[in-house]
Amino acid sequence: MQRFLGRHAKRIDSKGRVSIPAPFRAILVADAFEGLFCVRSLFHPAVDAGGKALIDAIDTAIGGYDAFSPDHLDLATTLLGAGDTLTIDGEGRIVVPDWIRETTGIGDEIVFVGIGTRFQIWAPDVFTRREAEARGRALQLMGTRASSKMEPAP
Amino acid sequence: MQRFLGRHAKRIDSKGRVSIPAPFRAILVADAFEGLFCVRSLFHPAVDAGGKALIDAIDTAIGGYDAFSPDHLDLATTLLGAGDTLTIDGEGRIVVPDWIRETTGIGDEIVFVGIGTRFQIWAPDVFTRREAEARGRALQLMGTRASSKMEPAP
DNA sequence: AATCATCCCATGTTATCCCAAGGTATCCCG
DNA sequence: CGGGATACCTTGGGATAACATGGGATGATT
Repeated sequence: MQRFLGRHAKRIDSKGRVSIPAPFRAILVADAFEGLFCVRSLFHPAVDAGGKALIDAIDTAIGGYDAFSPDHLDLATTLLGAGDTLTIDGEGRIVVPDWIRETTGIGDEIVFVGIGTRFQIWAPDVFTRREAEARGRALQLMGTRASSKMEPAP
Repeated sequence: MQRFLGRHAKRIDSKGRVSIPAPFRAILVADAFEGLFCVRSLFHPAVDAGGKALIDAIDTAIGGYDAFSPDHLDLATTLLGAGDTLTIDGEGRIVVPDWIRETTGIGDEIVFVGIGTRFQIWAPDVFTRREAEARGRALQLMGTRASSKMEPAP
């Protein structure tokens, strides 16, 4: 299975459009999924986006509960109620809706970050801070004692 | 399969009419279901609405009980008997009946929230509070806690 | 007869589609 | 290894269609 990888910064035009990075787009069409599924990220001021794989993950999370149970409602409200399917135009662009601008703080610049089965959408400055935090936590999780003073050569 | 998702705020006109969001309408017609089935939501001051998929979900929820048992009667009375099928006019609008206004507190503004097989109808301010609650509970259900205090830039 | 609900038409706004062109990376060939 | 041509990616603007919304006319109901 193909994975979303890397980071891509783009500009949003005057009509609110931005092109999805070509590598990401290639994965979406391979999934045979029209459009781009987006949902507010659970832990950060960002948006999770993807295709069929992302929807399947949400279905799995929700499917374990009875349709009229409180737990089902909480999950569906958070994962589906805060979601959206954006249409992709002939040039591979989406229009960034207002709710994405509000939850992420995106103005006219945007960053796409691949995280494997899906990718995230961030405001550039917010992501810069997030990246530093993620790196610090990743180091802890990997159990590395930052062994040494290895620095790039000056 | 298509699902109801996303959040759509609309205004109710002086005659009590409001247009069903176009994405939701498209799903209803794909269902080959005329009209909009509505029923008071079980746990919240909201209304559950949908087409054939909603009725099927209710059937499934009820189906686990013997057809003549008291439990079955209670559920059927609450989920089917209390329901109302609203007619949709040529422009895709419904007329919001009084019982919906009374149970939800809706005045002249309304929010449609997609939750998969059905969608909910809320008064905007009530839903704002509900959404925060649902998100908190969803985070617990997903077994994690929000680590970061990062907020979008102003 | 009056009220309410449904249907029909009209309009402003928004979003979607379509066409066109500049820039950039890639590939091929010398 | 270097230069050039090609194809893809990205960006821009204008035309078109869909949507949401408002008001008026018709017919049923009480």
